Amino acid sequence: VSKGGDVFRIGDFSRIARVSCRLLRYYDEIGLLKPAATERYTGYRYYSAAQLPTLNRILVLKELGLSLDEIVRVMQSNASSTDLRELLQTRRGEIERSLETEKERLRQLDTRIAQIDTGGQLVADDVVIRADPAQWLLSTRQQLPSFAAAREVIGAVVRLGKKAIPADTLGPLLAIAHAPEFEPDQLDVEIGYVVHSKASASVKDSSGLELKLRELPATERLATCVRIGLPEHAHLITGKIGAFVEANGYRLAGASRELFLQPPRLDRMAESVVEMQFPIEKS
Amino acid sequence: VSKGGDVFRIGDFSRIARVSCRLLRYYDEIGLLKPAATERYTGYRYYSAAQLPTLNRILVLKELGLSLDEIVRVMQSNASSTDLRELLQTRRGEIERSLETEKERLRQLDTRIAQIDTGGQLVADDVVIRADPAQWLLSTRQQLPSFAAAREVIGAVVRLGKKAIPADTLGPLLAIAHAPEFEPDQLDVEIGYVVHSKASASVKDSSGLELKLRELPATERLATCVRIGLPEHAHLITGKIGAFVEANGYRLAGASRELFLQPPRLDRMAESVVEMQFPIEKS
DNA sequence: TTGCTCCTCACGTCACGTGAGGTGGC
DNA sequence: TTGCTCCTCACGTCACGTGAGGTGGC
Repeated sequence: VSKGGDVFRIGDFSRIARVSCRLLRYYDEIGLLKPAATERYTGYRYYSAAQLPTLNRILVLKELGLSLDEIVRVMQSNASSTDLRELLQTRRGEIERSLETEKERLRQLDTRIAQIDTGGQLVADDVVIRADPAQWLLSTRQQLPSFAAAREVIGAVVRLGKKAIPADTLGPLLAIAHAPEFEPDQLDVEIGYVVHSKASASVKDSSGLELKLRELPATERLATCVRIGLPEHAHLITGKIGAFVEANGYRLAGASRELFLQPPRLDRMAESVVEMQFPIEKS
Repeated sequence: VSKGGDVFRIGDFSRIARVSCRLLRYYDEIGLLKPAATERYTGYRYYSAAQLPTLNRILVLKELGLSLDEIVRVMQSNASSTDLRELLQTRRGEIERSLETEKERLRQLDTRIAQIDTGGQLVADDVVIRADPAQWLLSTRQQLPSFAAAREVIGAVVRLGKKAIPADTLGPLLAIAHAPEFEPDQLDVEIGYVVHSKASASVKDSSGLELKLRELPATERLATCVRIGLPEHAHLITGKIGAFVEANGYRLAGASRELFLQPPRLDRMAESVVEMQFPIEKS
């Protein structure tokens, strides 16, 4: 039932279009490109010449990064250019974002390679960069003369939190170092609990300690590093992070934070599991 | 058998490291990060505090785009910085290449979106860009006064090819338009067969027609489009390709070619399946 | 009759996410 | 006793590549 020279078996069609037979069978299977005819009993697929531009259109859309699912929709909607435009716009955004992250990867790779070449050792190879969503915080901010005083406040906050904050909204303890310069006898710290809902605007204890609700804004980039030990020794890690941040083309952007990943135990502060968090931005 | 506060069950460890339990189990399974201890009968996994920086190192390498297989090797070779350097260098190259192709995608997306916005119609949406490897060609180059004369030469080349070139090295017929400007009465065309091995340096027939072997150099970028019809009507498609090439920031770079994807039949030239090939480069 | 082309399963890919179904410790 | 956490399968993902095993037309 050949119609002359313009009907091809799958092998010829695949050679002409420079794709594999498997690809053609797969596109048939998912309904993306059905052969012009299929022989009932042998199952042989026959493609027409008119299907060549169709296949090429598909390949072009694939090259642009659309998924086969999306291409199926585009082809079915009979080239509804509004739909197509929308898909292409979405893809555009995706590609732009991926370009940014790839560039950042490249920078990081370069600094790591440079580190190997100079020191032979990797610096801060356990520093993880990530984003942080906005969170609610029940906290108190105080000027304190010493770490001992800070530890007192932590103790009071922990006791108050356990009593006054419902267990299902109680998140981890967070300490924020507001002082831009590090002065161990002039601490400006905020200590409080992350809470999962805005239940209470404020909680107080009998001694006058008050935790007020505030929103901790989202952070786009946070250089984080987990350490175990006394929170007041955290500054030991600051140099490491600083070097890392600078080497990767960032700079510090805001108050650094310490997040208690395990509930703090006042009798075992030296075993605290604390995540150091440094907001950063491109410099 | 707890050793104090520095041993974690999988749930705690996953929360601290901000990864999923499934990920930890998977890394255990593939030998990337075994728990410090596993209880024999329950199968419970116990992680030590010292494994936190190890896990973060893994996550950093993953962020850089290494595969888990590669990370396993890096971690096993005890930070052999030579191996690591090599891996990172390889990755660097991959990322640079992928950046280039992504940028090109972006350009193409932009032109397609612009096309939708202006014309509402897609222009040349079946033009495929690809690379072409170097090939061997047994061909003759001639100045001809008309398409009829060119068709004569094609016929002679086909007959000669069938007779004098072994079937297993005989590739498709190729025509190259060497004249930079298109003049239907002043054709400068090269006609010949792609051959898969350098068997013979030249073949002749009794009339004096001679096909000489030469290398067709590789082409990095080729804008291609398959059409069915008389080869001499190919110029009808040239405008379309030209618009496409210009809109995408390319320019023509070399003689255009017509590749016969199906063996040409002199009695049915109007059914020829021909791939138009236009070497291009970024402009 | 012998190649050649076609066919239909079915597994493998990569790094997990997501249930299903079941068990131990407070 | 009831939740909670842990466990081990096992399937699904995306777009095919790669055999295995078998059948029709020249």
